[in-house]
Amino acid sequence: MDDHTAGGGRADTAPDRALPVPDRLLSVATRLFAERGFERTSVQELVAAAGVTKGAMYHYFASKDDLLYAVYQRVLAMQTERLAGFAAAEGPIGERLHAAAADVVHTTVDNLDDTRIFFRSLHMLPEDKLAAVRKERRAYHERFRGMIEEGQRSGAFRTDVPADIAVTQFFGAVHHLSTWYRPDGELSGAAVGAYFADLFLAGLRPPETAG
Amino acid sequence: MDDHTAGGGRADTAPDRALPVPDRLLSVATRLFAERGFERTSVQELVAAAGVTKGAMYHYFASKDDLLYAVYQRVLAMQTERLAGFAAAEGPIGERLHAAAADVVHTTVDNLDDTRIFFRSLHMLPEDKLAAVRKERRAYHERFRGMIEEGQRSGAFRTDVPADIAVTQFFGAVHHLSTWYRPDGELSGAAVGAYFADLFLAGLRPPETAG
Amino acid sequence: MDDHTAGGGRADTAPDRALPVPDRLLSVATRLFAERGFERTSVQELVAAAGVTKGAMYHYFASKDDLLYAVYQRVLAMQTERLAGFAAAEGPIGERLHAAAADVVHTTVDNLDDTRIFFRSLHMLPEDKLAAVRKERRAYHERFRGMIEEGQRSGAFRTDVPADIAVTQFFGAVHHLSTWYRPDGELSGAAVGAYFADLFLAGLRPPETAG
Amino acid sequence: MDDHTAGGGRADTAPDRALPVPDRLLSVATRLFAERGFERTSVQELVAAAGVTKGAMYHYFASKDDLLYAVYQRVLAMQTERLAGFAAAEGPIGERLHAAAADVVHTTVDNLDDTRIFFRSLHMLPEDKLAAVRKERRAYHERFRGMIEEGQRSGAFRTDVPADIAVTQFFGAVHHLSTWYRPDGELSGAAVGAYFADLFLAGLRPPETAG
DNA sequence: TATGAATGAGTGTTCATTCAT
DNA sequence: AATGAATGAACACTCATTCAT
Repeated sequence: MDDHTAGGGRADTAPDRALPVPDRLLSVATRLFAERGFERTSVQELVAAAGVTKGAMYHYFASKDDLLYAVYQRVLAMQTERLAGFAAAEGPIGERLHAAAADVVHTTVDNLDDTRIFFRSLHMLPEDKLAAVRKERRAYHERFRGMIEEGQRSGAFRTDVPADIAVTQFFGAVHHLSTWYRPDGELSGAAVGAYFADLFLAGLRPPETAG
Repeated sequence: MDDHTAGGGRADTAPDRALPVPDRLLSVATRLFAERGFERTSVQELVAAAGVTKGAMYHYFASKDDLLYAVYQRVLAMQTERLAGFAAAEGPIGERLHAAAADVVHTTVDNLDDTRIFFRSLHMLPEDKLAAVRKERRAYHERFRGMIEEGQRSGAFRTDVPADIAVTQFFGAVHHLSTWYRPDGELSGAAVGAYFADLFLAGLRPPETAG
Repeated sequence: MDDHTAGGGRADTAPDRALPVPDRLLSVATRLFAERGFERTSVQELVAAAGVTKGAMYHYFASKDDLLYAVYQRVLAMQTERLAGFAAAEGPIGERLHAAAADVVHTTVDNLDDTRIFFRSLHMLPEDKLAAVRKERRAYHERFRGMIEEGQRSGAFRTDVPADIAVTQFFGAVHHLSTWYRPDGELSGAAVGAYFADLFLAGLRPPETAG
Repeated sequence: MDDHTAGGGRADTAPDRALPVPDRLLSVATRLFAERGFERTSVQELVAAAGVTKGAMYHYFASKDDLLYAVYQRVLAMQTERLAGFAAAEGPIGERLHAAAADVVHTTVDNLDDTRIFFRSLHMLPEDKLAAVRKERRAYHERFRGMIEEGQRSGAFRTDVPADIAVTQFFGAVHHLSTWYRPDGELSGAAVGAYFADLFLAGLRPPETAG
């Protein structure tokens, strides 16, 4: 009845009818949660936009929360996989960290919806799922921190600032991207990635290089 | 039904009964919105915790949204005022920016509730109020950017990264504080502020100082 | 705050500020009750439109119901007085009834707001006030019926239809005026009055005149 | 809270539990709206009297307004159908109009609740639904007017009063029935119908028949 | 005569979820 | 694998009225 397709714009991306029902739901949920927020999106709107019935949704997902959780898992898996690549690569740590940093910005910008949901709706997850997401997130950050510590041990990075702080600062900036970055603006994701990585790496240079 | 004994979370901080009703509501709202999120806080809980009736709340605030907006205005006013101080101070731009950066971290950490609400619930504001908040926020960022540009003109800061990007990156990290900083942890607000400012300023050093 | 003056049009008839407060309230109430209906008009809107405070209203009227009742009383008094004039006049009963019938249509059309309220909101009155209004209304109808009976006795009107039925039928049509008559239409109140009176009187002619 | 035992008014006519939910709601709504008025009937009372839950009601009707609208549609359909019969019948126009007029009175008296709601609560409908009802109502009146014009053309009825006015006057009286007719009084619906039709038709006789 | 803060019961409506089929 | 009628608790908000001043 109510066809709330309107709203934030975006080319009426009706999900591919050929896609399996769970994927269709996941993709529609990602879009709607990002556009309207998790709590402003009703299950009714969701299933209508996905072209399935409520019953079908509850067949695949235990709850609306569960759908949100599934969205998170998809994002986390993707990010973790990419980072693993940079961590395991060859080359000077400075270059590898720069590449990893630029890449996380780039892929974040390519999946702004996911990020938007991530930081806006994380607190809507039930305690247990929240813990699971946080755990995986922490693992991701630790991998990143490991690279910084590697550079600190090798003398490439400053040691007067804890690696933790640097990681936190950097990801804070990354997460914040979804609140200001506009895909139709003049800055490409790669450009922002380069700038961010430059600033980040420059911040990590040992202070004595300035003397 | 209207249960006037507060109920929930944090050292049962019943707001000072002597405080005027609007202030009481504002302070309770800040706490509850931060604890449970805006959407998860019902008007009923709110007024119960503040020890007033719904009618009283709607006498002073037009809606639940309006209460959220009032919380925002209070934060924005405070932040804007502090920044103005640093911008107008004397001394080398590098030192003034370092001080301003450290201060914004420090005061953010001292008002984590506000920040948490800010970035979690901004999207729940109605369009018009959202625009007003964004406008004021932008003015704040521009003032900060002005300091960076001043340093770029004087040669103190690198010019190969836009001031905009630097501002955005820094505030991204600041906003993110509310998701990880714990007041009862080992890092003081001042310490985090110092680290953040160090990293930030180091990131802004002209690249040639490295050569 | 909310200045609902808009709505049904009508030249923003702000009531004369020089008028005594009770009259101002009465006149504003008549307009708003007719425009939006009794229950859709809040006391807040009412006092705002009248330019007084709630306290002032409750000083003069015991309740919102009471205000409605006062509106009724004003109308009833006016109608009763006019009818008395026609009943007591000289001349053939047919002519006097025709004049009275045309007049009630005319004055109804001149006070459409009152009529609209009368039939739309009568059921919102509390039992006791409702009874009072009905009683006065009945007295009015009986006076009208008296004129018909006078004509029946004198042989001017048919006797095969009860006078009651004729009165009821006629006033039904009169009350209904407020649902279709438009002051800016092509029919004047006097014209409608003449037509209605013609039909009414013709209906009352003794059937044998047709033979 | 959700109290499934009905509560109030009239020989506790609990609606047939076997009836489908929408019909049950419609029938209960008709009764309650007529008894207490639309505004004075809360959705809570309504569903309690119908023995269903609020959720069930909102499953079938979009709003309380929508329920009122559904009541209207049912009445309008019934009336329109009956009138069509008389308009299409054989015989002198005077007799057919008399029969139609008597019948509309009779069926109105048989469905007083519907009529009461019709004229008391029409103004509570939202603009768009109001327009739909008015449109159908107008069509009904025009059909009736068509019969009068037919008689005017054939010389059976007077032509010095517009057919429109006659229709309006007659239906005004019909609508008014719900405010005074009592089913337990001494007048049967058929009797009132006959009287009304007599008066109405007599009023339409050409004036020269009086000479 | 008038104010306006405060009351508190009540309103229509929403919505995630269940379950017989 | 999927339907859709039904649930029931919760929600934001309204409003006539009171009362200390």
